[in-house]
Amino acid sequence: MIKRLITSVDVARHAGVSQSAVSRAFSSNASISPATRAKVFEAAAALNYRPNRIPAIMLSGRSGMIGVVVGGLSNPFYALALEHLTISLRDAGFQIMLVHVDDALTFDTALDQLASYRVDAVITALAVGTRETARSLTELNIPAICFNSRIIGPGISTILSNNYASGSLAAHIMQEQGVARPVWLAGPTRNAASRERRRGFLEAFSARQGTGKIVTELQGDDTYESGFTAIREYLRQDHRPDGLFCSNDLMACGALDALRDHGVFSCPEDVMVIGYDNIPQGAWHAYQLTTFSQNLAALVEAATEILAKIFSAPAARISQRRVIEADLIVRRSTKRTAPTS
Amino acid sequence: MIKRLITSVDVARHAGVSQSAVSRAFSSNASISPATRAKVFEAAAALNYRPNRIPAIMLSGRSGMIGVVVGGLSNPFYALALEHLTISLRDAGFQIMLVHVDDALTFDTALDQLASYRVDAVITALAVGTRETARSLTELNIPAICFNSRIIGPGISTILSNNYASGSLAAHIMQEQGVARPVWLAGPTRNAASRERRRGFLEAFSARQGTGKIVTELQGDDTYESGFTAIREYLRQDHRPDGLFCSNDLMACGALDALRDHGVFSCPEDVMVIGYDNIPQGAWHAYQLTTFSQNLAALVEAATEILAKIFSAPAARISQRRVIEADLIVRRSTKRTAPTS
DNA sequence: GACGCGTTTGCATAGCTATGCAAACATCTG
DNA sequence: CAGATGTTTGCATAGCTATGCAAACGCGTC
Repeated sequence: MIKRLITSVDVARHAGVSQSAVSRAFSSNASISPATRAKVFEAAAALNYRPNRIPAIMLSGRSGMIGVVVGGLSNPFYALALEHLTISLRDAGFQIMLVHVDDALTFDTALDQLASYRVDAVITALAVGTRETARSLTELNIPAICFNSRIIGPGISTILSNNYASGSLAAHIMQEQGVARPVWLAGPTRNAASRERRRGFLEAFSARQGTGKIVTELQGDDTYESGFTAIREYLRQDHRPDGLFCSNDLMACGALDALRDHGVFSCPEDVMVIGYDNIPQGAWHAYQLTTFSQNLAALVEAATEILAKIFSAPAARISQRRVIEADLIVRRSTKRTAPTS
Repeated sequence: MIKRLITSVDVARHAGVSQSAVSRAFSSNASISPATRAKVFEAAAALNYRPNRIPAIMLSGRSGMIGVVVGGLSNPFYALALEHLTISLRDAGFQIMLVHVDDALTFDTALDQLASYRVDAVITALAVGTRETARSLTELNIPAICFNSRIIGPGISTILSNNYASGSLAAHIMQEQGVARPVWLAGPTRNAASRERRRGFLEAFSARQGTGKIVTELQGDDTYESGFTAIREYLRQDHRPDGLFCSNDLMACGALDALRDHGVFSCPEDVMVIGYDNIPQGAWHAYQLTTFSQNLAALVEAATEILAKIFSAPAARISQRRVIEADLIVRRSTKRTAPTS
């Protein structure tokens, strides 16, 4: 704490070389003789010296840190996304400054904090993205990459999963299996990805069946509990859905449990269920949920590619847009054993 | 990027004041007149200036960053722990530098990286803690706090859940309900917390029943899959356990699914299951798992308290040790409806 | 207006490393 | 051995803000 940390000057003195030599010893492609480097390393080990990146930040203007803004790690999908991102950024040589945004901390404040530490870029993995968010990000003047959020602006790149197409595909699968009473279980309305999935699902149904409104829409908030109660209440009202598309897997798991608890229906015989995200829990034997896999490896790879482009470009405000196809993972929840006519 | 960022000097010039005035305007308890501050803020807004914390780090020796080392965010417990920690540290005014440790990145390398950014402290939330880990942390010379890891050393503090007591309690509950063929499903042997839970469980059983070995021990690795296969194989060998204590909830969920799939047994009528961690999935209707809740709020509060102590002490190497009691959460998986004699 | 006191402002500097440049050194060639 | 070429080393400095100190200022009192 108070006791001053060992500096390169201390090491230099101890090794009988100049401070520059110490600096060069720790930089990989610097002009320094093996002998000197050895002497420096020895002295460094003796003094327990650790290189200090802070001054280098000031000189180079690069901090090597990427600000990552997250919300809701209680959703396993986001937790896994963060894990992938952390590993990938680390392998690319970046450090991660993590900020959690919730009611107590506005997005703006989070960005201010990240900016004051001079992060080289900001990556947001938030379900919601408002117009305000976009404005803040643009003003920030730091390159930004947004996952699953339709934020557009100079210096802002976006990586999306193909939500609309997935919604359509879910509808087609249900139509093939003769689903007549489809239900859409929505996430929060602020969630742009959820809105797109809905649009794909609904439009595919009305295209086939005419303009009449066929799909019942229920409202959830992306949590397990909301999925459970939404479906429980719906069943209590003696509704008999035969196809359920949920905006995410957590709600789909809740829905499956509500179906099981209700007892009258069973999945997949009477009702098929499709989710979104491919969280590990969906693969658990109690659920065996058919779902769309957001290819995390691909999403994260796209992010690192954009980062590379950002840092190779001189001063341009890169603004890429990548769409990653989601893969359908078929499991038991859509394996109709006997068709209900 | 290349274009230089706005500095306090730029703002000073634009506002017609000195650079010191700009600095003081952004520091809350500094001697500056409201009028000057207003002028500075106006100029700062016009130029889109953001204060720069990097030089302050050099001057004060405090970075305001806490290094957080995690592994396995695929376990919801660790994901939630990280979320709590992130919020708590942020509220305490710290930034978080997140590092993920796995096979590709050794703990030592992670610590080196954190040290080079001069984090004020390191918090590890890893299941495993070896002697090597302890040595690295001690040599690091940065205050450290370890969750659920029996690492001891100067400057290293530990926050543990009372694993031994919980193991005992699990055994007592089973004994009260007349469990005769208890099974322990272990986590990885490197997991110290798992070893303690086992010890409590086994010792409580042998204390009551004499010295004979009553508890069957199965080996898992803290994942859902390992719990599932361990129990499936055990049942396939025609074993008939009536009490199962799992080292964590993920394995317990897997075990419950294996029981359900097998079909002969049912929980809780024939076999009771107890887990550890209280992950949200354990509360899902498909599982309704009785478990020990590691009070995350309390764990994290303890961490911030220790941090406060560390930073208030002048140069002492604080070495605290806190044990947080785990609360038993009783759910259906232990609600024996008809006693099996 | 002179004086005193509290407030505000600017000056100058510290904090630590990376790097351009020039000097010193090593190595090789004819 | 002179000279040329390549390598290694040290010097000096830049990078940006917070803060101690002294100067300047504002205000009230006699």
